Amino acid sequence: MTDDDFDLGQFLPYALNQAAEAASIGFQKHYRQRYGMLRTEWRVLFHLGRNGAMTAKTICERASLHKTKVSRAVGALEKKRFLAREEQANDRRLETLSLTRQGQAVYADLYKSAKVFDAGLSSHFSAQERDVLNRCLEKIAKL
Amino acid sequence: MTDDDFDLGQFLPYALNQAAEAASIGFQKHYRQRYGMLRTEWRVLFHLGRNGAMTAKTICERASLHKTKVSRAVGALEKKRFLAREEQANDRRLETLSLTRQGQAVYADLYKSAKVFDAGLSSHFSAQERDVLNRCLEKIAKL
DNA sequence: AAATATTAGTTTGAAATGTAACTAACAACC
DNA sequence: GGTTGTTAGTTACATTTCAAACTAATATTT
Repeated sequence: MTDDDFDLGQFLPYALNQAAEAASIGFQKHYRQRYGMLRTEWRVLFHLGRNGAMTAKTICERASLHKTKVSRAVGALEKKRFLAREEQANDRRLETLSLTRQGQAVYADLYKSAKVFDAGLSSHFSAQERDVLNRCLEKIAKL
Repeated sequence: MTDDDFDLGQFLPYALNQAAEAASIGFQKHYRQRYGMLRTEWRVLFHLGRNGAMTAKTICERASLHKTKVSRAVGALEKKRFLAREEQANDRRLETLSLTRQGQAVYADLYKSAKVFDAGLSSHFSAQERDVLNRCLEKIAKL
């Protein structure tokens, strides 16, 4: 990038943000309209739906989310009866979180939507582009 | 993506968000620590610094930002004396926004940081990857 | 030219987020 | 076994954002 062609649109933090925003908004309506969920709630639901029961701590680590965010999302999902907590006997600070039957149904539904949505996005790219995109994004996320 | 390998990390809205967040946080300290600016303020500053004087409306369009966000960012930048408004004589609803000398200096400084930061990110990728990334992000942002 | 509709931008109140302090349980040390 | 330190998770407050209502200026319609 030379001095003359610096373009906000090519500046990675900016370009990533614009793309992330656009993609998020597109998917948002699925979990927001249908279930009144927030982005963090959706993420927590997905982690539990995908990987089974785990503690809030583990979700924090896997999703790179701050514990207050997870705490609030868990509270909201519990209120919606999508998730249940169970205190662990050996360490009472820990709670095992798992989806209720209803939560699992919601997960299954959103999971399907996610796949369709992702396929829709992917259809604009070649397999190779898609591959590069995935690898790059993953790398950046880990910086 | 088959049923069995659905991975949140490969789901585009999610992956984009994680990457965008990581990249944003990295660059944030430049404008936040040094100048106490918010992301929207930085964007407005860049648009003005890059393209010269324009109205808030134009910034909204070019940056895909809602007018309330721009309004507040403009207010904040004005308070910091980085930007000045001038009412247009022919249509008094419109204000021409432009950077003050100080604002230009800040822009020049952040511009340099942006280039260095971007180069740092880019160094992890081949020219070809970088190219694919740019095109994909741009395409997604326009969906 | 009076009435209505648009447009640029601001303000306001509600929802969401981030940061830091807090509580409760466990661990380690003396 | 009491003091100190950590850890999991929640609460509280301040900041940020979002959506909708609002103001002031211009455009349009009759």
